[in-house]
Amino acid sequence: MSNIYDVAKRAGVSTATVSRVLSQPALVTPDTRRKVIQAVEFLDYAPNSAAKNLRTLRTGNLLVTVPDISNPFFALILQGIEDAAQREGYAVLLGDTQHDEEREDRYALMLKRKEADGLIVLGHRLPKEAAALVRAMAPRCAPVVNGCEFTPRLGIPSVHIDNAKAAAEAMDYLYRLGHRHIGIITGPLVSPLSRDRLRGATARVKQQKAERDFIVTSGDFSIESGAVGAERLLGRKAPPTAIFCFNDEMAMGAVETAKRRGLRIPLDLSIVGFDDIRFARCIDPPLTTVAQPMRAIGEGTVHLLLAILASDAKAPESVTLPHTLTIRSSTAPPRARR
Amino acid sequence: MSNIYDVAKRAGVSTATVSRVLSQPALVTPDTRRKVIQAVEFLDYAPNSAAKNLRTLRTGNLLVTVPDISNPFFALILQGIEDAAQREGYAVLLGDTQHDEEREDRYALMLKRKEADGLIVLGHRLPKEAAALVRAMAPRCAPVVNGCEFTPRLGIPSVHIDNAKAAAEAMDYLYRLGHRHIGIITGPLVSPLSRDRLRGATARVKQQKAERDFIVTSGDFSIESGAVGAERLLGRKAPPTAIFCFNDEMAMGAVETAKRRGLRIPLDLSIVGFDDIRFARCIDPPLTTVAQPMRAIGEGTVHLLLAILASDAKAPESVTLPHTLTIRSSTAPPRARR
DNA sequence: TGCGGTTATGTAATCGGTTGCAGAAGGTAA
DNA sequence: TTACCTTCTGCAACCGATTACATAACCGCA
Repeated sequence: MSNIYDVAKRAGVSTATVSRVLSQPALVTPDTRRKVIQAVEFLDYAPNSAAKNLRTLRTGNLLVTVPDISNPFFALILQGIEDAAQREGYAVLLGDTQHDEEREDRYALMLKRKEADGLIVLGHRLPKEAAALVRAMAPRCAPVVNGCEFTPRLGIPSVHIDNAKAAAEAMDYLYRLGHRHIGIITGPLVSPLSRDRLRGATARVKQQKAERDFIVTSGDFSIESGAVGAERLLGRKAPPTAIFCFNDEMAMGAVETAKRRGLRIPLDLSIVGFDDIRFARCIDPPLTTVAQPMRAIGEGTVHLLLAILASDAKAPESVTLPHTLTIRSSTAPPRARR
Repeated sequence: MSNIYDVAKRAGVSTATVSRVLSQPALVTPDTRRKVIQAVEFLDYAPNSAAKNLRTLRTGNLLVTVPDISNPFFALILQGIEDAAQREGYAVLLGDTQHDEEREDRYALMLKRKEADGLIVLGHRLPKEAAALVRAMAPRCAPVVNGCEFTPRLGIPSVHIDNAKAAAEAMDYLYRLGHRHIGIITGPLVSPLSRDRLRGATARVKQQKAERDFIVTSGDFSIESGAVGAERLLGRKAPPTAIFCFNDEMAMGAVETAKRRGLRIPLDLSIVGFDDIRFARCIDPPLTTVAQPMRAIGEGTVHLLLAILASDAKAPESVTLPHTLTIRSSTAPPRARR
């Protein structure tokens, strides 16, 4: 491969001029510019990015840590991130943490080694190194943002929906249908996102004075854990007539369990999911769910991060995006009101 | 941030020694090593990767271009890639091309700028720059590999299943069930993967002497295109009793169409998918499909690529991984044999 | 005591760009 | 013609690591 010296020699100019032609062409005479461009093309030259990064102290990379890319919810957010990043001239370094704290930490180290200019965290934990960075840069804002989770105490801005409100709306919808016995399958309660949803749902339950007919169990967002959770709920003496799952995959698991137990959906049991992944409408019956704007969340995190990188100002505000309760056919009034 | 000079000064040694402590500790006296490590910890030092990359002429990054991450099939392959890469000490640069040739080219440029040590292409096209690199390095092997598609004429190794054989097996299964009128919804026929499957299926049709009862239509791997394709097939005077879709999402679309038309699956219509994505068993009825080892394909591409990077030898052999026809409940004998 | 051999450390060149500063060239006005 | 300004280009320092080579220190043995 040829380098900038080869190009300079061939064009009969200095490396400085070559560099300018490539990054600030307006500073160079059209004549010189042409000579340089010819040399560049002849030699098939492309500037070495390591050298550029070293000199400019930036990389043009954004590091994204995601708990699990094979989860369609995260995949769509990631797609939004990738798309926005690429539009803004950045590349995406992908870290699939598989919910493993050690891996999260390992990826965050890449920030310290300057392999990326900023970090987008999609999980609920802030890795050690990232937290250290946030502390070290305070009161200035570290190039770290979060997607999905809203956790003011981490001190980093985020893009998310109003999880409490969304959950409350879903509950409200079930109550309006006439349900009273409602079960919930939450995600892992270590994540603020799940806690927010549970808080929103619980508030609505209290308002309805239905605490005694409200059952909560936890899953891990997998289809299997949804199936198991539904088993727990439906095996009770007084089983719920509706189950609200904190993501669509657990809802699919719940549907599976319900069918295996001979329950008809939505006749005998209503099920509500969360996220509205692409497959929510493909299951039978099509799933009622709370839709999140996944791509927009992803794009939002990129813009937040770039805003931080562009200015030395204070942290930009977190962004709350709208959700939509999407009603399909997995919900109906309970069969026998009590 | 502190650099290697700060560390050297604080430890009272030269930068060479610091560098050695960090990368070849055995060369350094335990005493000196301790001093250096203390300084590193005190200063919270991490080596700048741009500088390292510049000097060593490698980056530790693998670039992966994928046509669409929100497709669970690719997401799983990507997960396999990410996992293997990270185990081997590499990071993944993600390029979602959205099937756009221009974007593919743009990402391939990153190779030329040395932003990554190698490229894993998951689509069926070899971007211009990558092709140029392959040509330029011949007869040595360029650090470019392919996943899923097997295209000997591109001259790069790949990891894939035997698509022709897999499709033949699926057809065979339908014929054995007693079907004779069979429709196929292929993926885009520009991709060798689809052509291989079609070739395998067609061979089996000929063997069965059922050419006259065989209908082919094309989709683009989306749910919608599956629905549309099924509409075309089922709208015919003599509609097929079984439809074989070249991926699971189109199969889901086909199921949707069939149901809308009042057909019972598998009683009135059998449907076979391809890939066995996570949601194949969640639809109603659970989908019979050809399972691909997605994670293993991803891991395989990484190992192939690292083999090329490690040796100056000739290209390693392509790898064919096993598939499995996974029979669930979307297939059954046709209702009325003719 | 002196010599060859081994091991630990330092010196300085190097990777390939970018950019502040200086100087040259050309233009305009007095 | 001279003074001054603007525009274009080149020089060379710099970013922060790695590593070939030189040197110093230490060992054992004759």
